[in-house]
Amino acid sequence: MSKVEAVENPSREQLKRLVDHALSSEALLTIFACCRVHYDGRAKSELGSGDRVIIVKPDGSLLIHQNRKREPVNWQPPGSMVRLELRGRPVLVSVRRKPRETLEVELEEVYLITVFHAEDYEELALTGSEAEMAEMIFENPELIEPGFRPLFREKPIKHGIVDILGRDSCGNLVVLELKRRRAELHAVSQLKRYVEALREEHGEGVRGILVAPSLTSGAKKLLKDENLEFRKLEPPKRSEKSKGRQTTLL
Amino acid sequence: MSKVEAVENPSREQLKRLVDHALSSEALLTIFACCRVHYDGRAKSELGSGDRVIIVKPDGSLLIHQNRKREPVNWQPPGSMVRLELRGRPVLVSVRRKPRETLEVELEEVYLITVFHAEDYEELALTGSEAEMAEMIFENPELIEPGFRPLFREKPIKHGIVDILGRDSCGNLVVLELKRRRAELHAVSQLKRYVEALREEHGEGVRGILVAPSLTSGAKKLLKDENLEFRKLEPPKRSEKSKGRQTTLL
DNA sequence: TCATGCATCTCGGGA
DNA sequence: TCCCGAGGTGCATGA
Repeated sequence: MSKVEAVENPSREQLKRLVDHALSSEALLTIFACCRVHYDGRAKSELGSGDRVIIVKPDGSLLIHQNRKREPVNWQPPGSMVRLELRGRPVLVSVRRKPRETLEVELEEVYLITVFHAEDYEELALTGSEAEMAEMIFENPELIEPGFRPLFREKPIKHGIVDILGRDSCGNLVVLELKRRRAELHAVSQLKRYVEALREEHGEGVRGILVAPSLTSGAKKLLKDENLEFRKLEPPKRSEKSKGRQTTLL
Repeated sequence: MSKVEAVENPSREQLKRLVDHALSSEALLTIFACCRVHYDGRAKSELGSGDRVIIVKPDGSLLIHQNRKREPVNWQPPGSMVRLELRGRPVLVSVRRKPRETLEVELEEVYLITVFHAEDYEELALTGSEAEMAEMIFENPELIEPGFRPLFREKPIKHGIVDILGRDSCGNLVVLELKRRRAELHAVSQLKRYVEALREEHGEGVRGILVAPSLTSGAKKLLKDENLEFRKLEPPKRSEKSKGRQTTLL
């Protein structure tokens, strides 16, 4: 059997048959069509007639792409239930429960429909994440400062979850907030929330350090006003992404 | 001319010709293929061999979709430059400048390639946004409390930008932080940042109110600890989305 | 260009 | 399930 079945300008019957076939066989369905879209759920939207690419994945995800931008103009997340209804026009209906959301795609003209029996057993291996910054700091605490000892990772405290909690050489509690990219105001607010929660519990000997490759102007100002600290650190790009443990090397 | 051109199992020459045709004619290119993907830029990733749908939009956006999830496994944002190189294998290369990012899609087997001359002049009309909550409050300030007077929208202050700044019947400054959905810790931190910045400037007579349909448990606790307030309010879903001004009605 | 904050954010992890 | 925070977040808006 072929990986892809494609039919140009399908009749209503062909359309119905191919959509049902794709949905029942866990295939990836793609429709190139002129359509209108109606969405109601967490928000509500209308999209007038135009040419779009519609993708329905076997996990229930539904994407509607216009010819611009990275983001779909409309969508439905995984777990949604989709079916093709033959009303006056064929309508692709997708329903999500919890929260209740419905998406209706009025198919005004279908140029091409494809059914793709995609086999894919690979997962993305990504490096340069915040999690890897944390690993690096645990392996090499002096990257923060001499005598720094990291103690907890992702530690829940009163108001939130601290990235890294440790102690400095003077015995102060030290909170690290890590950012893999330039840190913004938001990151400073986060750090401040953690520091204040820990001070309430442990007294004044609590320091907060924002660890990131750089700071925005506003973040720098707020950090200074709040007597919080900054340590410049880039996220590492590991050459071979050893998913599990990795020996300290470097 | 037809809206869609599709070729199954294209030869290298057909592939090259169709890709170049799509890129030069501002068409939407879709490739159903078995491929490997290599990305390096803000982070770095590798994706092993598998069947995916690859979309290249005329604005330079590039999407690679696996058969699960709403998100593309790899992508390139609008403005990227793409070309097909015939090395040992055909490779789709996309480069973005600022920040420098490169994406290479090694095409191991192409099952189908389509070129879609999509015409679309419509934009999404969406209702239920935070912006509409703000409009609603300006039209009906007593939704917050009797005597509330909204004065500024999106007002830059020392550390950030306040959603709505106004005064209550006692002459206190009032900061509103709006959320269109259940408010989390993050929202309370934001509000606290604004309130503290304004207190530093204007003294103690500053109140902070979080306006949202609901609160998470943690947000509620922090709000209480910080003596900030909560007003329950749902974002409105306007029945006719009048894009421009709308007469106060209701 | 940078900075700031929303988003039908999505997604994963933990309790 | 909810809560929390990361993300190659994307994206619009304003300075």
